[in-house]
Order: sequence, then structure tokens, then C-alpha cells
Amino acid sequence: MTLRDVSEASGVSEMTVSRVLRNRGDVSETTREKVLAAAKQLGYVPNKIAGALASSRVNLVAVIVPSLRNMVFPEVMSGISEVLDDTPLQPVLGFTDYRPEKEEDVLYEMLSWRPSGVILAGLEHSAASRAMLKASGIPVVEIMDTDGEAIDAVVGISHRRAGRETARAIVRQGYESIGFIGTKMPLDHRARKRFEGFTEALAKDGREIVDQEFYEGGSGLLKGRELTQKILQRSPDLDFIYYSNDMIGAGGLLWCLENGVGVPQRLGLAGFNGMELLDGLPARLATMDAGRREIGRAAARIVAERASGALTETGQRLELAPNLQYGDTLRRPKV
Amino acid sequence: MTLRDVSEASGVSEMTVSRVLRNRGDVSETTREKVLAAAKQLGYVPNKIAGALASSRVNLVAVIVPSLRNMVFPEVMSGISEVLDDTPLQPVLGFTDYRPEKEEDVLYEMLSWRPSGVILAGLEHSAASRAMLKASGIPVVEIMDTDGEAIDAVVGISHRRAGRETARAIVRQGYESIGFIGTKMPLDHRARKRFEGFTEALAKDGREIVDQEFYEGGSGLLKGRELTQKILQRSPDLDFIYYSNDMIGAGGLLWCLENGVGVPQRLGLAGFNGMELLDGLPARLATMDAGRREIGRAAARIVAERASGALTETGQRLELAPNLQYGDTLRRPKV
DNA sequence: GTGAAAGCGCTAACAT
DNA sequence: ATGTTAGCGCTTTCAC
Repeated sequence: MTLRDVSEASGVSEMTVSRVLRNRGDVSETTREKVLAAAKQLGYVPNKIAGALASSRVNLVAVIVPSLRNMVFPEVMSGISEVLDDTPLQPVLGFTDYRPEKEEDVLYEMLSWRPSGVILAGLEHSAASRAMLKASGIPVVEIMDTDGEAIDAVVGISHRRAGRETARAIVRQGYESIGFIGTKMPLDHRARKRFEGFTEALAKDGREIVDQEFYEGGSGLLKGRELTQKILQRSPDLDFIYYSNDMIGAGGLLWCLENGVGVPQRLGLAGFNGMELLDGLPARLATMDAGRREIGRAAARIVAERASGALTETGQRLELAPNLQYGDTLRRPKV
Repeated sequence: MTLRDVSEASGVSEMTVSRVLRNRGDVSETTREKVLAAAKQLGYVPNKIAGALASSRVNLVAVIVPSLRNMVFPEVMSGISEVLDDTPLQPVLGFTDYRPEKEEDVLYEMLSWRPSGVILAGLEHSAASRAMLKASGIPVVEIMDTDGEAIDAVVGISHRRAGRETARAIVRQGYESIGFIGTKMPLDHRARKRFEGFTEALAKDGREIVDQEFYEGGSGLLKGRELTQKILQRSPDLDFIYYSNDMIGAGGLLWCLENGVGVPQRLGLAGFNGMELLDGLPARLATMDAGRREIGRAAARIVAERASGALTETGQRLELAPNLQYGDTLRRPKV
């Protein structure tokens, strides 16, 4: 089923059929109707492959994220979709599993479709990935993180700053013996940067982390419970725990509530992400909203404007301010 | 940057360059190395658009789901990715927002890229969508649900049966005054079918739902709390609440625990989905595992085998058995 | 083992 | 307002 078939069925040249189907150029109402009728009757679905080859226009935007298991990325995606829905552009998703080699493969695969733009998570990429992206001439928006050098445009928050601000707030509340629970971070650069900003801010205050606990694999409430129990057993004097994300933080919170650990007086807690999930828990965990949806929206807007030619500059830089929410677990009542 | 550039740079014909880059046919080791070196040096990325047009082979699989906000779909995706990672196929994701018209648009867009297969959620589609899919000649796998007529292959669970089995288990535990809390279901067919199966099984037992509460929009713990409070205020005699998903069920559970409602003695609870989240809560909500990841895997396997030609039959049908987990909220201790 | 020619299904550019 | 021609960058097919 090709344009030609529609052309023959409607007695109109292929070119005019093409014009009708794309709403391009002047076509008489009569011809238009004839063509549309024929196309519908035949169940014609255009071949974008041929169209893209002929026009060198591809209305696809490559979106490359580590995984969808981490609820952060579905939310970013939803921001991206929201904006692209009002444009001819369509997101195409690829996953890296947090592995640079896989990112490279996925990127290569994606670029071979000549998308109109690339949105990818993080600033850390293999040399080959960076080279490919630069050579592609396509608008590239790196998202989530602003601590580092961008290839082209970048939209995100500073995770170092997020860590620092959390640390300062904790110290300001008078907490003194601070522990940390988080993922092993060889490849989770954003978690690593938060940790670094956190320890750095503590150091400025002449403090350091008293105890820490790292884990591998996904984050779940259960793991938060276990590790919280473990770290408190080993270091019963801790009066604060900073978690690298809300999920394990929420697990820790539940454990504390059940085991009579007075939160936030005896022990303060904070997570990271501003996950919606936290809203219905017995107490609100302190967290920091990373503005994921807004990041998705902003990145999509940049790509859309660059792709449409409305925006010709490159290298846009948008750093959102992380928003600390004290919830019920960080504000220590004065004794 | 085209094949021709690589051809010129390496002094080898375009055809041979193409063979090297695709590992097709016999090429001498010398030529091979020359070509690879040139390609790498130039940073050549093949143009799949041209390749696909010439070969009429597209290693893309269209995956169409309502949204990623519902954690069910990221999990299905992860099953799909897992299987496709071992094949040349790549998933391309599209969202319908639970709207048939949007599904139609997305489908049209996707089919215009001539993918090697289509995986889409649910059995309910517009007539136009069904027509497109049938006319495409592409392997189609409908997932999640098996209650209805499939276009081609189908992998999922029977949501009617899921509802029925939950109802039977509830009755068997001696609960008598049963309420329901769930989404308004004009378009969530699977939730609707569970509800229908549920009421149907109760009816067989001479019972009906005593009170119900429907909500719109996303599911969150908070909503589960509110609606649980509301329904119990209105119908304090309820001794069981069936929720249309785990998220609101978990919210209800938390509310009950905090408000001294004895679970599961005074009030039993059950959700649906088998969400991992439930694992770390203070008590385990009864739920039914829908095997999302396995559904994704099985669907991807069918597409991969059909695309590779290893499987020529159409219309595969795989109904998984939903697995009821009693947790701590459905098994009533004998008094 | 390598190359030349033709063509995939469309659209840009230029007629008319 | 409509048609004609050429060609997008590859792969298929056939020749050597």
C-alpha cells in the first residue's frame, strides 16, 4: 500500500496526493476530498521511512534514561510527553541501565535514525558518546544534573548544592551526629554528587559523617528499614540519617515509627526526590524536590524550539533551584 | 556523512563497505579492517532510514501503553526490554493516556514507521485502530488482559477471574459486609472487569457490595486514606474493603492502622497488582500479582520469534494465572 | 571476494 | 492548482 495506490485509486498525481496528506500547498477542495476518500478507503498509512529519507526530516526525539524502575524517570517522561504532544515531535525512549557502554550502543542506534533532538540523563558519558553527539549536529539536552560540562544544552539541578543545602539545614536544626544511607555510587553520579556536597558542607562546619551504609540494587522500603536498623544498632548515638532517596528514607521512617524512635526529636531523617508517595505516609519525610516534571518540560521545550527553527542558539543552560521540604522529620522542636 | 564518504576514504566500493558494516557476506580481512578504520575515523553513523527503506526491514517494536505514571507499565516495559536486549529489536514507546482517540493517533504514527511488531495494552480499541493493525500485517500482541477478542496474539491475565477469585477468598474468610473503592472506570477496562468479576462472584453467593466509592485521577496513598475514612464513616458496618489497586489499598491500610481499626479482624482489606512497594509497609496488604514483568517478557518473546521468522503461526494466546497473596489483611483469625 | 545498476516510497524543486 | 523529474542513502540482485 503506497502513495501510488492512492494516486491511482483517486486519479490524482502522487505529488498531489502527498500534498493533501501533508496539508501542504494549495489543493482544491474537490481533489482533496477525492484523495482523502481514496486513502481512507484503502486504509493507507504513509511510510515515514520513505518520507524521512526524501525530506531529511524526522520528527522523533531520542530520550535516553537509565531505567524506568526509578520512578524519577517516568515523571520526567511525563513532562516531556506533555510538551511534545503539542508539537509534531514524538519521543522515542532508550534505556542505559546506568551502564555507559549500553548508553553508547543505545545512542548509536538512536542516532542512526537521525532524530530531531536528543534528551539524555546526566552529564557523564563515554568519550565516544560525546563525540557522536557533537558530530551529529542535532540539538542535545542533558537533563537532571548541572554539575559538570555540558555537550550542548542542559536542564537540571545541582546535586552538589542539593546535598550542601540539606546538610546545612540539618546542622542548623542542631543535629550533631549524622549518618548516611545510600546506594553504592560507582555509576550513579547524581547520588554521588549529593553525597559529596553533603559531606563537603558538613566539613565546612567542622563535622563529618559518623556512620554510613551503602547498598546495591533497587531501592525499596524494605531495604530502608533493614539498613536503618543496622546503622542504628552499630551507631546508636546517631541523631540524624540522610538517605540518598525517598524510598529508602520512607522505609527508615516507618521503621523508626514502629520501633519507638522519636522522630524528629531523638532522630531526624531526610531523603531526596520529592516523591509523591511520601504524601500518604504516617509522617512526612523531609525531602528535596528535584522538579523532575519541570525538567522534562523544559528540556522538551528546548528541543521543540530548536527543531522548529524558532531557536537557533545552542548551549542553553537552566539550573532549577532544589526545594527543601522539612516535612515532619527535619524540624527539631526546641526543647 | 554517508556510506559513500566511507567508501571514498577507504578506497572500497559502497557495496563492500555496506557488507562490512553489516557483517554480511564474505569480505577479506584486509578490506574489512580498512573499512572499519575509515568508518571509525570519520565517526560514521549509518542511516537506518535509508537502510530500512532499501531493505524493508525495521528492527523497531512499537509498545503502546496508557501512561508510565501507573507503575504497572514501567514493569511491563522492563520485561520487554529484558527480552529484546538479546535481539536486534528495539522498543519504541507510545502513550495513550487511556484515550482511544489518542491511541489511534499514536498507532497511526507508529505504524507509519513500519515496525516489526506491535505490543499494546488492552483489548479495547477503536474500530479504526483494529483495522489498521489487521491491515498492517505486522505481529500484534495485546497484553495485560485476556477477557475479550484479540486481534492477533494476546498475553495477560483474566481480570474477571482476578475479581472473582478475590471475592471468593473474601467470602471464604467469613467477611460479610463488603465495600469497594476504585477508579471511575469508563476507560479503565481492566479495573472494570475486575469489578464485574468481583460483584458477579459475590452475587453467586447471594451477596452484593454494601457500599462503594469511586474516584478520578491518579492513585495515591492519600486518596486511599481519604476514601477509606469516608466509606467507613458512611458505612461503619463494613467488614471488608476491596480496592481496585494496591496504592489506594495501601493508603487505606495505613489509615486503619493509625485509627485503631483492627485489621484483619474487624476489617479486612485487599488490593490488586502485587506492587513491590507493599513489602515494606507496617502490614502486608492482600493483593493479587498480575505478573506484569512476565507478561512483558512473553509478549516480547512472541514478537521476537515472529519477527525473526522462527514462528509463523499467529494468534498465540497466553493466559497467566493471577496469584492471590493473603498478606496480613485477608486471612481472618478464627475467633 | 568485489562491484555496478536499479530501486525502496516518498518529497524538493521546478515546471506548467 | 497540478504534474514531472530527480534523488534522499542505503540494500538487493546480478555480474564478474
